[in-house]
Amino acid sequence: MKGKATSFDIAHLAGVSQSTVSRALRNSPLVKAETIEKVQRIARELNYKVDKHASSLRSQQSATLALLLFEDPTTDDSLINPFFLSMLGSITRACARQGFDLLVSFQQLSDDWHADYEDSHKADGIILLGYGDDVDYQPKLKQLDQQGTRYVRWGPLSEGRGLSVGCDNRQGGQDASQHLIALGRRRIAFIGNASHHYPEFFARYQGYVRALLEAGLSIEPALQQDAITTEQAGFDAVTTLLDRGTDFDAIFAASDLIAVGAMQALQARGLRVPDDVAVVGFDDIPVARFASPPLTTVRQDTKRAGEQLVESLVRQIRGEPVRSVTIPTQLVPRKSCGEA
Amino acid sequence: MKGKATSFDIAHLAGVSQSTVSRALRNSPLVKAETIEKVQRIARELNYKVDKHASSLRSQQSATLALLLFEDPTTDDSLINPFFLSMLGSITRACARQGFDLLVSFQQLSDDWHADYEDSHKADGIILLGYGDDVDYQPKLKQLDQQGTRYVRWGPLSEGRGLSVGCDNRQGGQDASQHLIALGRRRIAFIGNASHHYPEFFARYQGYVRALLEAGLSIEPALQQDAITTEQAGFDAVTTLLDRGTDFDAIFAASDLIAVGAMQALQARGLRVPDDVAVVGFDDIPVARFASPPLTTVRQDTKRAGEQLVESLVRQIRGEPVRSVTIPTQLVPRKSCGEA
DNA sequence: CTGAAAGCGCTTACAG
DNA sequence: CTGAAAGCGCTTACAG
Repeated sequence: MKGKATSFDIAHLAGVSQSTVSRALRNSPLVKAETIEKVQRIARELNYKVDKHASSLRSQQSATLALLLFEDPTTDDSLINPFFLSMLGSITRACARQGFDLLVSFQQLSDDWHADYEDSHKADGIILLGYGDDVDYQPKLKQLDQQGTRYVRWGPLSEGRGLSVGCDNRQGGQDASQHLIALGRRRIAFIGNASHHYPEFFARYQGYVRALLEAGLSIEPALQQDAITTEQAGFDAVTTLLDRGTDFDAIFAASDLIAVGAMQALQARGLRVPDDVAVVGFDDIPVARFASPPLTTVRQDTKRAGEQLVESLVRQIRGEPVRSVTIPTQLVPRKSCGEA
Repeated sequence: MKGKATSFDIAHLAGVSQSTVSRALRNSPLVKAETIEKVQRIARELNYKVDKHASSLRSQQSATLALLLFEDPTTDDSLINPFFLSMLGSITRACARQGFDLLVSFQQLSDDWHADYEDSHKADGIILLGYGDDVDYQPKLKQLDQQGTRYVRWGPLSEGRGLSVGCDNRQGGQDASQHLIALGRRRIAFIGNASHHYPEFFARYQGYVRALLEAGLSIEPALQQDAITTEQAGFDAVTTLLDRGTDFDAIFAASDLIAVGAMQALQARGLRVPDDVAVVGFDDIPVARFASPPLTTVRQDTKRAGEQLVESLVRQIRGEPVRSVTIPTQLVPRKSCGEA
């Protein structure tokens, strides 16, 4: 047998038609059980695999999802938020389980990624995962909607924009802040962008605001300092706060990366965590547990999130009813707030 | 126009044949410049994209690479060594630059991944990236070789086994150990598996041995403690060493994950890093810089490595001459050894 | 339960 | 420089 075997080769060997081979390989109930068995045995012997392109071309579906990861600004060529990376594992596994392949691509938010994958039939649908200015993001989503592209996005609900899967950021932010308050902290800084440009961070900030107000504390603008989600930004933000002479006894960082950078900045200035300043992060990335001190944080369940993203997209592709989903978060107390 | 536009639609609008459209879209020198221009303009207007499956089926190449990531034993469903993840970024970018799509899949080393992607024409070649027992790995590689599958593997040269790209682990291990010796450390523990089951770790160990012997130090078996590449394994290994009463003033950990876990274990026992025990890791994963104290380590250039993996595989696919590549490492001194 | 036939949307010899 | 035609390897009505 030269070259790869085809369904015709199997048909010949099995003494049936190629149509029957095609049906048998997909366990069609139309085919007699013993025919299925014979065909599949021969296929196995020939190490035959259905040609992906031929079957996709004919059936007009590729059994492939595309994952678009983007991050703007990208601090470094290869630095991707570990939070997204940890979702990647869960997404690939969920895809495999559903019988889909996964195409992965990293992009700048600023790139022209909004077409291509579905138009060229490379993928049946797109998973969008990333961090960047929502004001730049929305027009791209709008274009996807207009094109009728099937996609699901990690992030908060966004009115009039397709399907999303996201965490309850507001509740998570409130839990984190209440935790600090319960431990007796009163001057709690929020490190992270708090505007509609970064809706997830903004929701966490809103949770923070709500917790403080409920505890009878006032909201001081001086205690909020912008930072994108990198260690460097966290380091810089805390340094700025300290240079400015702002007084605080706790930090709620909008992400673990920020928190890790923040702890570094505190320790570089000789401040002790948690004795002088307690720190809470958000995400529970793998580093959090091994930071020094181990970081109290708000866990986003990446396993469940990845599975949900894939499931929502696949259901959408199949034409089944779908709706956006919000996943609860969970506070994980560690030593950075003083727990044992 | 209902449904997606095809090359026939463009042909009709441009007043040329479909063959000419196909050529024009790929900038064939056979086609008159103005025809190319007209065809491409119309294609753009229609938001036309070449159907990936049709073109792949006809041309018998998919312009897609498959990345197989595996890790055994997998400690956690979603925990993947950040070192591999950071290569992922570089690999996707290199693929895009070369005009290839990238299919990503996570597998257990124990899974049956050794076929499928190329057989079903999903990918033109495979990039293998992972960590696991080499004794389990080799038979799979052998099978790939026998099938004539085009692949490239991250790791050391392996006689009679296809193409590889890897770091100079022995030299890296030697550099790390010499660094500790130069700082006056004399009782240096090696944490990591040091057998042919884990050739990369073993090469690092050999570098360690060489450095010690060159410095006139003896190799004490009690100073070597097995660990796979997880924080937990590093933590456990150091705990074992301490429980056993082994005396040491430095640790060379076979990976950063091990090193981070090791530092945790030391600090949990009240030992100071670097005062009591200096620590060097391997990889320079993002965490290393933000560990406490920041971790001295041997950097593997993941950007270059990813690019090289893609380039080697693409050249192999194109039938160009290729050979395995070894990339140099670089010592990155940080505070875990006492540097400023 | 099975087969003959059409056709998915391209690329690429072949002919001019 | 361009066109008519074949064919990549499947899936799926259609007919029996």
